[in-house]
Amino acid sequence: MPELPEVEVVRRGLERWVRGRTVADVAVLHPRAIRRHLAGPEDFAAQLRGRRLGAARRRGKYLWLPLEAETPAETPAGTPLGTAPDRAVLAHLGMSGQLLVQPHDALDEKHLRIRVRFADATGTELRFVDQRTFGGLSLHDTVPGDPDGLPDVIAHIARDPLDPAFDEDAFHAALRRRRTTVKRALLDQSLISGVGNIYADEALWRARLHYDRPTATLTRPRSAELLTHIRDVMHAALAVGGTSFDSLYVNVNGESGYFDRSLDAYGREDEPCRRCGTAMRRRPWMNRSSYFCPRCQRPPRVS
DNA sequence: CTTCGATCCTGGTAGC
DNA sequence: TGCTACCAGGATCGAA
Repeated sequence: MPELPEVEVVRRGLERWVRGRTVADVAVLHPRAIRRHLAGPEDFAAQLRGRRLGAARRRGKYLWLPLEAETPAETPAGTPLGTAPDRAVLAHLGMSGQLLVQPHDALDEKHLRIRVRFADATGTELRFVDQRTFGGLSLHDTVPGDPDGLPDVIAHIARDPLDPAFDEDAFHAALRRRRTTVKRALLDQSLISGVGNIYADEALWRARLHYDRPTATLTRPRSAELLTHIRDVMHAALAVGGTSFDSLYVNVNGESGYFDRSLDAYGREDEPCRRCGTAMRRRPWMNRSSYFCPRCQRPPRVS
C-alpha cells in the first residue's frame, strides 16, 4: 500500500526516467483510471500530446509532473520566461497503482490502464498499472504562482512531515482543537499528509501512544515526539525502498522495497512486541485494522 | 462548521 | 475441488 515513502521512491524514478521527455501519445485502456479527469480520456490524451514533462513533485501521497511551457514560437509575445507552470499531470496510486517505465516491447501487464509514449528514441514508455483501480491520472490547472505547479485540486492536502515547510505549530494547534483521536488525525490528509494505516501504526508504536487517544490530550512535547517518530520511520523506509508486502507496490523499474522486514507493529498480530515481548494485538478499526502493543500502548481512560 | 460511516474495486485466501 | 465470505484501504461524499 503506497504511503509517503513508497510514493517518494516512485517520484525519484519519474524524476530520473521521465522528466524532460515529450509526450508523443497516450492510450487510456480503462476509463476508471482517468475518472478524476472530468473532460474524459480523449481530452486527457489530446492535452498531453506534444507537451514536455517537468520536475516530478510530491505532496503526501500525490505525485505530479508540471507541463513545461509550450515552445517559444507558440508562447504569446510578452510572456516572461521562468513563470510558474500552469498545468500539471497528477497521479495517485490509490492502493495498488504502479507507475512503470517499460521497454516498448514488454508484454502488457494484466492491469495496464494507461500507456504514455514519448517522442524520443529511448525505447521506453510510462505505464500506469492498477489492479484495484483506486488510483489514476488527471490533468489540472495549477495554483497560480506556485513554483512547483501544485495542482489546484490538491490544494487542500496538507504539507507532509518531510516537507521543510511543514508547519509544526499549526499541526499541534489543530490536534488540540480537534475532537478526534490520534490515529484518525494522522490519517486526515488535511492535517498532515502522506501517513496511511501502516506508518500510522508504526509511528504510534514508536511513540507508545494508543490509536484511540484523544488528540486534545496531547501535550506539545508529546505531539512533537510523535512527529519525530513519523519522520524517523518514513526515513528508515525510504532508505530501503519502501514497504512491499507483495508485488502490488514496486518502484518504476518494478523492484520491491524491503521495509516490511522492519515493521514493528503493522501485521504483527500475536507476535511479541519488540520492546516488551507482550503479544501484539489487532483491532478492527474504521473498516481496517490497528496493530498495537497492549502493554506499551495503553488505551485512554475515557474511550 | 465538524465528525463519521459507507462506498468504490479486485485478487488472494480462509473456511466449509 | 469448488464455492462463498471476507479482507486489504485512500479519498470522497453525504448524513448527522
